[in-house]
Amino acid sequence: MNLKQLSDKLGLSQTTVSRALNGYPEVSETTRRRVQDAARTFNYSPSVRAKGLATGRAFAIGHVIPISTRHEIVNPIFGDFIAGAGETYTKHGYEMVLSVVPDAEEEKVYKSLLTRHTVDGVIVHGPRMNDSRIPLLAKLGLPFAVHGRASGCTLPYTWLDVNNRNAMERATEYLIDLGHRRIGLVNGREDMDFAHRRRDGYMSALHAHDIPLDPAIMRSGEMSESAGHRGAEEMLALPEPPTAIVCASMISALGVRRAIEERGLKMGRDVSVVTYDDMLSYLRIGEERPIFTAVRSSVRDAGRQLAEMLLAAIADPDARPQQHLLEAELIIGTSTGPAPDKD
Amino acid sequence: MNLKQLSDKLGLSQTTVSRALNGYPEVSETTRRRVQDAARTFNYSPSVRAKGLATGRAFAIGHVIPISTRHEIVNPIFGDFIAGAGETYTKHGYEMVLSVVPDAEEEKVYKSLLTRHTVDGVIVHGPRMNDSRIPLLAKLGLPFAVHGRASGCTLPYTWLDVNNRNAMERATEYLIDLGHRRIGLVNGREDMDFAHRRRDGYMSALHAHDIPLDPAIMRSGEMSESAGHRGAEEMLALPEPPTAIVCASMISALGVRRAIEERGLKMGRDVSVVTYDDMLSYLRIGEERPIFTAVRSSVRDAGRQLAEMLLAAIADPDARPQQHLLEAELIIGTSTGPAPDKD
DNA sequence: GAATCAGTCCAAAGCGCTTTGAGTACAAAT
DNA sequence: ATTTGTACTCAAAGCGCTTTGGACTGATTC
Repeated sequence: MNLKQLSDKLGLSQTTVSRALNGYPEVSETTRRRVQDAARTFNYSPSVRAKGLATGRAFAIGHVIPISTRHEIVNPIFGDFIAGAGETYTKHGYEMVLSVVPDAEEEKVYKSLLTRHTVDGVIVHGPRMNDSRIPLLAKLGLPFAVHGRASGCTLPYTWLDVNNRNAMERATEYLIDLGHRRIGLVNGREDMDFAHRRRDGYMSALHAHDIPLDPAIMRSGEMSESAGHRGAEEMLALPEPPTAIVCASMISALGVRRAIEERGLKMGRDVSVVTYDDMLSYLRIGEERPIFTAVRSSVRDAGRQLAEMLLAAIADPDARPQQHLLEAELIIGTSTGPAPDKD
Repeated sequence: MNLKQLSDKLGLSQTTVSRALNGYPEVSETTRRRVQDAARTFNYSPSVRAKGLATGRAFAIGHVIPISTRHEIVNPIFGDFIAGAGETYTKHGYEMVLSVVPDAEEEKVYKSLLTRHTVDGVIVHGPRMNDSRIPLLAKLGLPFAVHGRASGCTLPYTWLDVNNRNAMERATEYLIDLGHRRIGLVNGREDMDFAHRRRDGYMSALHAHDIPLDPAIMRSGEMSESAGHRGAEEMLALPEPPTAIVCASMISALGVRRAIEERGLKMGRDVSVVTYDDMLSYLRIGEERPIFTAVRSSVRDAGRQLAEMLLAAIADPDARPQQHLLEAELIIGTSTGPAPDKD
């Protein structure tokens, strides 16, 4: 059933039917009602392709998911982010188009999405320091919104980020207040902007309390369970191991915990752990009384909001780009305790 | 730059340019070369919308991601599956369209994807027992491929599944061979087909060795860390706790492990654990020497293959639907050991 | 009675591509 | 010299929608 058939059936022109369905005022309420009813009973809905061709819009948003070529890791937060963004798109009648791309080819994909008119805008995931995608997209004129920020980008753009620096500063400070002086860091890849900011927060807290930095207990890398494990394991094997560890993700924290326990130590007593927590649906650990002390912020909410911001930017291209900085919440769990006495 | 502009620039007709680019034989090699070069230098690529309208195809595959309305959980395997499928799509010039949908509305979404011509086919995720989506899609005539199977569906359809029954049977048998007789099960939601099959495998192994079933040590539910923890915790609190636990997912296994250790027990010595493992990229636990004894099969590979199967089905609608049954591999880790002596 | 004006509705152009059905040029075969 | 064949190329229709620029009512105003 297409528009022509429907309008024939109704004895109206295609114009009128189209207008009735799209809420234009030139159609009487009675006609509109009649058209809408008919559309429902004949199960008519316009072809997105044809609509897109006629309007020049795609009614779709692209998500380019980078896969780090070296580690082949899909960011685990991705599922939850998508779930949030998807809600927004559905609400506004948009589709979500996904491209999974080795990070080297990302720019090519953006260009192709634009020239092929597949999407009306894109969400940029995992911004890096001085991310080249941002000036590129701005130059291309493809509307975009960034999940995170890219330090070093001067031009204004739409983004939503958690205050990573602040979050990690508070996390670290909490440990310092508990008496810890030797605090390790298990961070994400530090070419990623968020990881850089998290490290900044960690360093700034140490600095404020005159605790010297020690590169021996600062790790960065892929946020996988095994990377977290390896990082913690190496630190704990040092002659002067940390009494506490700050961790950039829940997944790594699981590895950190494993390393602690493999040494026969107890998390929260011998070694304290604070982690950043994206509140992934399948990882809510210890729902009732949280295990991990964590700074948390829902990545799903972020998805919902950022999608909304992008749609707004598309609807009004001349508006000033919106920016949102979310504050993470510090939740006390059982993974932290006072620093053990020196022996 | 569109086709008309490009052909004007070349002094050729649109037909010729189109044919040259699409590999039709009616164009001389020299012309084709010339056209291709021009397309590259002018950065031309055809509008997917217009192409779709003209050909009646969308060059896109839909993935409908169900979100269980009660638990709001996004399946964690999802990211890796998508990564695999995405590779295939990119290779074949297809787009991936995602709809995140509360499971009650799934059927509506399939219909809408069809009538709006958004996709050429869909991947069905998370099939349930007697899943109504399969007959629905068959009736609608929308090509589809199922990740998993739906027991009770008689009509032939394209699917790719792991031999869940066999995998869990072997997992359970391995524990029995180690001398365990009291073996618990932490399963997924048993309205899900895969979970049903996994339980079957577990039961069949017990049955073959004349071990009675005990519902007190059989749990099912969402495959989250906390659900796994709760399940194991309750079992271990029983007067006659299990000496081993079979677990339907790595994420639950993490919870199971936590429950074991919270009781001051040691996994692999006091309580053995075998888990099903989807080989998620961020969860490869203990890369070197695996921690968990597991039956494993890569969900990413599954994505790659199933996408390939669906594209084949779309290319040749009359072909007999393909089916693939993958066998999982049993990997011995340190989470299992001989049954402890009775005291 | 002519002019104005909402209130409705329509025909047709156009979005950018594919594809049908022909047409042209030139070499080879009759 | 005419036919046949081969290698190219093209004009135009059509995919299903939106949207422009009228056109037709009947009521209101001058």
